[in-house]
Amino acid sequence: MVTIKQVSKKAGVSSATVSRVINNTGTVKEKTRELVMTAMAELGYRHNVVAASLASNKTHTIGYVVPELHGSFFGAMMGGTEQALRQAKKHMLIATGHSDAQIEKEQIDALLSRRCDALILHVEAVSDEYLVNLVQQGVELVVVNRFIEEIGDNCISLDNVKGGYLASRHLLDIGHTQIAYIAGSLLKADGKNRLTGHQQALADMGVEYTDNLTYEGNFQAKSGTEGVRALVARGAKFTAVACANDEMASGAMIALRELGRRVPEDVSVIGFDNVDFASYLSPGLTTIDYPVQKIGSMAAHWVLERVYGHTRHEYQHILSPRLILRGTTSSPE
Amino acid sequence: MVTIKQVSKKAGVSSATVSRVINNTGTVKEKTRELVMTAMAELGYRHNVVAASLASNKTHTIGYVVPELHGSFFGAMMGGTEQALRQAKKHMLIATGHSDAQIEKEQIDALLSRRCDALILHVEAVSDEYLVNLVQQGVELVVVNRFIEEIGDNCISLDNVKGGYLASRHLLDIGHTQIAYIAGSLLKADGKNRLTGHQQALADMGVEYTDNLTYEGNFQAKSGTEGVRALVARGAKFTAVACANDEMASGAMIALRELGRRVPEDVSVIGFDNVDFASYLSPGLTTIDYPVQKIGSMAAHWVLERVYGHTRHEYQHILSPRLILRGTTSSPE
DNA sequence: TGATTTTATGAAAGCGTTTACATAATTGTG
DNA sequence: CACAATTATGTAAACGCTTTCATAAAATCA
Repeated sequence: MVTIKQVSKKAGVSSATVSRVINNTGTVKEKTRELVMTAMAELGYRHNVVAASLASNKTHTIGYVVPELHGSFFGAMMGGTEQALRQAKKHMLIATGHSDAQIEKEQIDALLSRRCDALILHVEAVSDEYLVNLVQQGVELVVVNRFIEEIGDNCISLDNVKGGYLASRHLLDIGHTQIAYIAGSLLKADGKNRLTGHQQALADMGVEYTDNLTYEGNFQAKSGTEGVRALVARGAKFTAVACANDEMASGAMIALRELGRRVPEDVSVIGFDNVDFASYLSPGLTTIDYPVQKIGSMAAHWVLERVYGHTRHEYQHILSPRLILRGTTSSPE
Repeated sequence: MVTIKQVSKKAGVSSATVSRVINNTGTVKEKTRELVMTAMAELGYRHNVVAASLASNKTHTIGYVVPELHGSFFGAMMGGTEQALRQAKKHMLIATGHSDAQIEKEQIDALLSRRCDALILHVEAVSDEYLVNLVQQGVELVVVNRFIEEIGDNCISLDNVKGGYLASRHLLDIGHTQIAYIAGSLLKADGKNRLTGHQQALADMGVEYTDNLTYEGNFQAKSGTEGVRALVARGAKFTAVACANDEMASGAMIALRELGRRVPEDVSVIGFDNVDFASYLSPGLTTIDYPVQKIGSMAAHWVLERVYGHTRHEYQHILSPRLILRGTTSSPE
């Protein structure tokens, strides 16, 4: 590998000057710059970012922890981030936490050892306290899809309560009163908050909430199918079913069809997230939009502004979900 | 930041010894190891991987280039890779090439500048020659989802011709002879090869191929919808439609429904890829499985074996697709 | 033109590790 | 117990940059 030193020799300048032209720092005469450039080209020089990082104490790398890589949710989020970071020539070092506190910590640790300039974390198992602690230790990090009061400034999240509210409110508005709810895991904040929103909507419209109409799933399609079956089996009567995500909604639709109930004529269905396949279902799934790509890009902007001192970027800390009307909801007969 | 030097002082040993315990190299007495360990713990030492990388000329980082991050395809692939790499404590530096030769090259360059130990590339725009060249320069890389003869050893791909064949052969086997084909972009190798497979199947079964029954889409759902509309508009008669991917198949199903044609009673539909939402559609989409996660993990094993000298890992260079039977295909009436 | 400011360059000290190589301590052998 | 073999540790030179500080060259000014 050819080094800056060899280039400097060939160009007849010092290595400091070569460094200056590489980084566009300091001042260097146009003529010298050209000298250096041709020397680099002729020798096939490739900048060694590792050495540069050590010397400058900046890696231009963002550590990214997500629970999983498969599925379309995190890809969309990271895509949003990547787009914003690419222009700034930053890179992403990606790790998965598998919703396991132990693994999440190890990954955060590993990314810190690699001297990432900042971290973007979607972590689910690690405690609030742990994250607060990191921030207090001076670790530059932004927590996405999770809100922690003490470090609210470092969080970018969706108002899940509002989303849950919007979904059920829509069903109520078009006339449903018997609304089944297939919740996500109630151990997760999203799952809990979306259910809370559902309950608030019912309360607002004077409809009594009953556990009998609620089923706790696990965010996977299959649990949507099971949820509908279980609800029917326990004799629950409903004209609509709200689901805590699109996967479960799609699972629910499958079960409803099996039972000979048409969507939306007999039963309305609403999902949550607006993942890309929601529009491929037929009828297209009415759902709540989770602006996940936007969250990803805001996380990037947060980092760009706070860590790299780029000119003020815009970002909000709590985003609003909105209703996406498609074909799976209609007024009850 | 506390350094190895400070630890060594506190533990009363040399920094070489500290390095040894960190890396588990050389020999160090159990007692000394403990001394060092406690010193590290007390000082809150965090290993500086950047410095280590510079000194050892190994970054334990794999550069990964994919066209995009959104959608479920690349997430699944990277997930396969990540799983295999995590155990080996390697990390992934991710970049997107956007199917643009210029960008792809820049990204490859950037990853090389960061001294990635190896690259995993899903690149679409850059020429075969360019990649062959990199390999000849000694760059450790594996090309996924693309086959280049000269560097076949560095490629892991799917037999797309066979996949296209399997799909149409299935339709033929159950009695269809009027089979429309919605191709992916024919500028891309996958698109071309899958169509070739389709044509081979027809030939094998003595059915004549006609351009009139073929529509060139772009792998996006909408082009599936447009494809069906265009075929019908040009008066094509068909009892089945084979699509070059699942998105287009889902789009095709939407168009068919609009036209009042039932799936599969009136028209059978088959997709390609077996992306995760294929099973959420109803009826479930019959398709060709693209073992994308497996490809991701094989790429990881290739790297582990070839670059890090881990004990022999298994991987094949050309994987076989297989038929996934669900509900969108049936014999014509 | 000489003094002064500004611009351009170089020398050299890090940055925090790893890793030959040398040496010291320990263990084993006859 | 002396000597060899083995095991454990230390010394110090890289690794390839960045960056401060000093100095030289060029530009500006009076």
